[in-house]
Amino acid sequence: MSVAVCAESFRVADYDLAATLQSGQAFRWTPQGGGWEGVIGQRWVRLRQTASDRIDAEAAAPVAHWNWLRGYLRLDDNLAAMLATFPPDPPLQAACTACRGLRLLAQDPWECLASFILSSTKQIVQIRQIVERLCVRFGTAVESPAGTPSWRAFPSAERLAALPEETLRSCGMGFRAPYLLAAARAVAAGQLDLAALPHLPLSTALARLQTLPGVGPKIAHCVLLFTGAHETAFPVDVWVFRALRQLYFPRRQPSAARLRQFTATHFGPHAGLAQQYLFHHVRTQIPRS
DNA sequence: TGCCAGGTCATGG
DNA sequence: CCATGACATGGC
Repeated sequence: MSVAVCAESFRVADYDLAATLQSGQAFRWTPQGGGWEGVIGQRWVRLRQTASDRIDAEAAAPVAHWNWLRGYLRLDDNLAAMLATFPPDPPLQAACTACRGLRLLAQDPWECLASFILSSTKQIVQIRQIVERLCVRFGTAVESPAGTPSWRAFPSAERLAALPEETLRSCGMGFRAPYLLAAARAVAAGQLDLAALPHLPLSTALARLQTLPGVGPKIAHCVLLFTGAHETAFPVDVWVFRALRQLYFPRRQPSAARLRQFTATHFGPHAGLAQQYLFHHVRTQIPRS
């Protein structure tokens, strides 16, 4: 499917596109000719940071407006103002300095939920592989310009809900197959309203997500943070846990409860962004992985 | 070859 | 509450 392209250029400040797209919050962006290709919703997109203050975008025509991209990339966030709310502690400030321009995205809730259900005890490379297989096999084709690989949308909840568990399992997701299927069915049936999550209190939104099998606190926080639903969502995975322990509790291991209380209070109104800086910092500083 | 991966769940102190 | 093991699969 070949189609004409519409282009636009956005002025940005403090935006590191590469770091943002590779920071483990989204799993489909692919480096391509000095830029990044991917799909947002039902649309093929190519992004390229051409200067520290500029991001160029191309998308399959027609493009009536670019609000969907502004929204996804959160281009209207005032990063400096958000960083200014952070506590002035040395570890966090070091992470902010090292990862200048790292941003949060506002992704589609279903794709984000499904992807993070697949993420448990998987390396990011493998999560990407499973997601890719799902898209190739069950996603609808999206139009892209000649010369680009064929791209597909992330499969809808309805589509996945109709599949047998074994078919999902054959994408290499192992024991996560029944979890993904249950989530797809809950969303497709309207039993879980993802669109409502931003309007609920954080604790309620977390509880809703955690009614799904295979969705615990970590994945629930990820979904609420990476869809732009809750700024104080604070996923604690193995990396963030190690970072928090080393940086803030060097003496003695904090209890789970103590740690939860700390992450819920110490980092302020943009705690989730702080989490992303800590995560990306430890993952890029420390050799390998 | 074996260890381990952006976890969660069930079980037993 | 806290600790432990199982759960599939594959990169390194």
